[in-house]
Amino acid sequence: MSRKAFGVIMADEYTPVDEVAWQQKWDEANIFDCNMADERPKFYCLEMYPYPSGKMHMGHVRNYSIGDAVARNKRMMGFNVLYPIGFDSFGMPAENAARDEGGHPYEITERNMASITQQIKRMGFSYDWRRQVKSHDPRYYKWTQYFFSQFYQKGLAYREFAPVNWCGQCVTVLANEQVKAGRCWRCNGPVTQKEMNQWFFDTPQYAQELVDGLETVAYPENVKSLQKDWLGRSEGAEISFKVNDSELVIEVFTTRPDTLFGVTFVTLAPEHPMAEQLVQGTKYESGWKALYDEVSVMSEFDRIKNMNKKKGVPSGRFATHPLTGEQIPIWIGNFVIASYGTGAVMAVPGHDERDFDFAQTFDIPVKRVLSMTEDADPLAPLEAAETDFGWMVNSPIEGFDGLYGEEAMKAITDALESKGIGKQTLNWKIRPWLISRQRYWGTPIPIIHCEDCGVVLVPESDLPVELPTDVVFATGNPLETSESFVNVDCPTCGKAARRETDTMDTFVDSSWYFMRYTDSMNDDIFFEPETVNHFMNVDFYCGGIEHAQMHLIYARFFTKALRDLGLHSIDEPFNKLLCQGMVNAPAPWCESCQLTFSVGHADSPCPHCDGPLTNRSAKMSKSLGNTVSPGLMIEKYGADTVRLFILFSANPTAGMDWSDTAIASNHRVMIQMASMPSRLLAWNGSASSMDTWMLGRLKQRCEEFQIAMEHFDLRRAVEISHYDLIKDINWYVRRGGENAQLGLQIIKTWTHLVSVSTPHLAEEWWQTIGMEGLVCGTEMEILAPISADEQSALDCETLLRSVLDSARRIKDVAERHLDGPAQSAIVVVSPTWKRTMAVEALDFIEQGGSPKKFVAHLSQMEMTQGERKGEIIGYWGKKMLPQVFKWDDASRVLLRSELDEVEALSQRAHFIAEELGLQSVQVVLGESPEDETGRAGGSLPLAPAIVYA
RNA sequence: GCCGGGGUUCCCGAGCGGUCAAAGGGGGUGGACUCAAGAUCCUCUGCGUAAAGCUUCGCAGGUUCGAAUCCUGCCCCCGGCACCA
Repeated sequence: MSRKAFGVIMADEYTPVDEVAWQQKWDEANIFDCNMADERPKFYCLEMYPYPSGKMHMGHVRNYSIGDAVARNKRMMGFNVLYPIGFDSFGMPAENAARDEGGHPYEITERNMASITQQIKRMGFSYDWRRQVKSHDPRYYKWTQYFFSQFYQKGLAYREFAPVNWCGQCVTVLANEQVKAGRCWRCNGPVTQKEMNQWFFDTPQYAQELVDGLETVAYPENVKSLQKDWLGRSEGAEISFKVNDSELVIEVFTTRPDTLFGVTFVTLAPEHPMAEQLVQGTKYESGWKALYDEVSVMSEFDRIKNMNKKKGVPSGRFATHPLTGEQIPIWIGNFVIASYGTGAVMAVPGHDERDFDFAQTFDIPVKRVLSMTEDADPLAPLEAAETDFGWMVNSPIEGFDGLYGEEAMKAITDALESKGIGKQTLNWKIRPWLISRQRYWGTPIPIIHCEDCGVVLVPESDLPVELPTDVVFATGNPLETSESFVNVDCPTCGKAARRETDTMDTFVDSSWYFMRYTDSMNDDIFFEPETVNHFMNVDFYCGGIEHAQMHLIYARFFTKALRDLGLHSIDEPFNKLLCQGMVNAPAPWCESCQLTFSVGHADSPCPHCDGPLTNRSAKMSKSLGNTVSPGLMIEKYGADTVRLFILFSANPTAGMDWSDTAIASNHRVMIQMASMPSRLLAWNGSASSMDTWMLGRLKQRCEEFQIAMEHFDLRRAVEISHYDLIKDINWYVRRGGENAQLGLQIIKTWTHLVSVSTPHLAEEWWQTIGMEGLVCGTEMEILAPISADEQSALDCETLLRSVLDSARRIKDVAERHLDGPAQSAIVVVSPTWKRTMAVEALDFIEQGGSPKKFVAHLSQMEMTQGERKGEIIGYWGKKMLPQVFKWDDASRVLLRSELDEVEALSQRAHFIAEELGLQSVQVVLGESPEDETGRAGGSLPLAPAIVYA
């Protein structure tokens, strides 16, 4: 039996579709190549730049299955789709592996890339592989270096001796964003502070634009809020406090200038340069030194954690209050962070909890300068800091008392500005991006240090500065071990000089790869402005939430910075961002300990409490051992089944639970799907009235499919293509349809829908029905809009189905009353006046009439002029009024249409009888002479009463 | 504490003023087919009843002819930020 013989394949057998063969055909036909010259509208679909670990995991599979479905749909809908892939191939894992196991990061990386590439290709994703980008390719990092040079010349990249985060395990520094809860984001090792000469990008320069830009892009709300938190905009004032007996001035930043009169001390961070100056040679110096030594070696995390223990030392010096001239003691405190604001705060214990704590500890006076209610006693003592906005009281200067909130703050800043001792300012939490890494496997920073000329840029013509191979991976920065790399002549003066040995953070590489993709085969330039402007921005960007702050802030910063260098004209790199949900799988769980254990503990008692373990869904992870290998699943079920399962089991943004039974059941769907072409092509009947319905239904499904795709509701799209259409076809057949010609038309259109999520199967279908070429390279023929006839057929069948539904619902009960099986039924269509009333009421309300006032209108109508007036008006209030609003738009159209319910149902009476297992079904108009049931009362338009006998 | 997202019928999950007792899936039920199993198809899955009515969408109120959906207050869960001046 041939491998292509469908229908008799058992569930546990390998999928019959030869997926690899189709992948080869796609490859040979170059159908996924995307070219600038293509005149169709562009669509840029992108997934986050992957790190090339050796194996593809389920998270990758999910990410790419989503992206691929979006790309394939757009391609089929006539877009010129740019859908590239590449590898974020610099980074520490390869270097650590080289250090620990021998070998060279280059070889390790290339080997991993080859292996993961093969696995990705086996899934059949529709990438334009020609455009592949690799961070560690000198053809790529040459331009990364070029951009660094440009930034340097513009002052956007600079070198500074500063305290930085140091990860001892990774033997390198980290950016602020890369420190998570005081630990390294990559290795989770402890992070300490160290002062070093380091390279920075001046990200705060773009802070405002990075906040504003969030309003123009379609990111999930949580990502926007994460980014805003990270950028940390705060408005306030900078105020100068002159230090007594010196020329020194302490600048403080405050968000609450309205509390200025409540300042009873000023506090400096221990690292504040002025702190040492103030105490030098005094009896206070040792106190400061002790605090400094304690605090400066702490990681920022530990430090913030310990801030609740207020520590501080007096400096022995005083400053002058800028408005009142009062003498204010200067303290040095552990709770002030040197790098935030100005590294100094004005302390207002009356209206700030932290300052209140400190004042209590050191017995510093507390002053009330705000009242929380307008007419409160201004002299009421403060039991605790009152931090809300309030009305200014006790102001030593005229004109401030009684001012509130914004107004109060403005009055103070105005007063300061007029005296030149303060100004309104904006402060940001985001700090410059530290890009230096003391590691080998990254883009070398193109700088030469010359004794005479200082810091010198490597001339553009000498780029790229390539990584040397003669390095030793032991401890420290391997680049320093390469004589050939380090020793270089100064490009300016020619004297012997030293190369910079720091390399760049790999997040620099991933900050512009999406622009390189647009022109990645071009080695003359990073990208042609015209090309990048054509393809950017990214229309659909899919990846994990873990990049919500780092990558997504850096990439946005880079895009704006390159734009300002005149290299392109794009403001925001990513228009639509979708963060895919986690992939979970069951893991042992102890209810009483609330702990998850690795799968090794399955079937044994809880290691902590000895209680029984149950299963619970948890993120797939190596440590829990609950991972599922994509490779094995592809081997067992094929790539199409894996894709179908992944797309169908959850919406892209929702968490997804892995289930062995569910993937098996999806595989059965695939097997059933495989037989569809032969099933439909085997029809040998002629045209029938159901054909009109089927064609209308097909058109409806295509529309629904596109709506779902537009909303990235891939679950719904797959449901339409792989579940609903089967049900529709079953209905068509059940109603007697078997038109061979229509069968071909259905399958032709359907193949396109199927190709979005299960492309290999779609090719198989395309071939089976004798179509030319590859369906994945063929635009979908858009069907004509639904015709009036088709609509009416859809409507009649909808009516039929709803009648059948309610008939089935009451059949059991009816049979109980009949004391035996029902033999026949009479369908009593609602009397004409009900439909007239319904339409009249709909018109009335749609024209803005109040439902309450319809009774008056109804009383004027002809139908209420007879003896049934009371009954009819009663019917309106009790039955029709609630129903009027329940009809959807389609039903409203139907009510006003020519549809004759009696006729439509009479034509289908035989089918109804068959479905209900009855000998006969009669359809009558309620209250007409033929209606002997007396049961028309329960009927409604589009919902006849059914009387069993 | 602040910001963002949530709490829906046995479970997962859609809905976000009337088509809502509430899609779809899972699980369960009954039936068709079959020697049987699998697969497939159909029915039912809040109580109730010849279609009524009643209760239900975290809790309590409110707006409306009508609320799962809108407003107010409260409780709980998840994520982020946080002695940030």
